[in-house]
Amino acid sequence: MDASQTVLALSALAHEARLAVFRLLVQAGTEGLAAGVIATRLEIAPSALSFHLKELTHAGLLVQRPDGRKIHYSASFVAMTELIAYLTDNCCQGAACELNVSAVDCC
Amino acid sequence: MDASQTVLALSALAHEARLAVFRLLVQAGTEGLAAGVIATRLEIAPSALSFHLKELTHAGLLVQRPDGRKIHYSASFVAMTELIAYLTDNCCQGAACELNVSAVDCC
DNA sequence: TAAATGTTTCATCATTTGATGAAATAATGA
DNA sequence: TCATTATTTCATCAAATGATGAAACATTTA
Repeated sequence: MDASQTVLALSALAHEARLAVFRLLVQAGTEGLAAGVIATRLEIAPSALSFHLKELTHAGLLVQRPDGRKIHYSASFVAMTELIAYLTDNCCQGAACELNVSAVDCC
Repeated sequence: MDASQTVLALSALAHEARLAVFRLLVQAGTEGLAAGVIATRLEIAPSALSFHLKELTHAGLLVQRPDGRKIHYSASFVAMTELIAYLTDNCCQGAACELNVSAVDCC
């Protein structure tokens, strides 16, 4: 994960609706949810949601999976972990620091 | 940490210069660095840096400490930890998930 | 007190971002 | 095939963001 990729991911998350979508999908786990389900749960207009899903996907935070005429989206736990690792990289130059990034590994 | 506070923090970090400042300060530890030192290290114009430091501070990610005519900035490790916790909250609904947010506790 | 140093504020301007609703696209089922 | 469902694309417009350099402000040193 480099700086510009991280900025892309942070920009994607730095929006109320997109943050809600991401968190919903983090909680939904690897199965993910169809776009329509996300739209209903979060009360977001379809075109707006599509725009936000594209942003998050483009940033590498979500992955798509076709399912009939539905499209399932799920959180990329690898991207989430890498983002956290980039933010906390070499914290305090490793000195007297209990940060344990390697423990952040999900599903 | 609520949604709008998190969006504020993510927005603050979602900029190449500010992300570099934050990471530099995360690595610098609790001592922090004077604004001028940050400007020199990252080659950012003073007025631009001041703007970015204000953004990060307003978002709660940095704390200021006056030191003569200098101002030292340091990363808020509490804010960093809370941000990560918010992003990873209830990951996979806790099922079969090795995520250990409580381990993210620095300095 | 005057000069130097460190940082912030301000005004201007260009660019990016996001909401909206209508229309288009794609896949399924009658 | 035709209608229905699920999602995306598009055009328009308003608002937010960020770069820049000059000026202002505050603190220390001579």
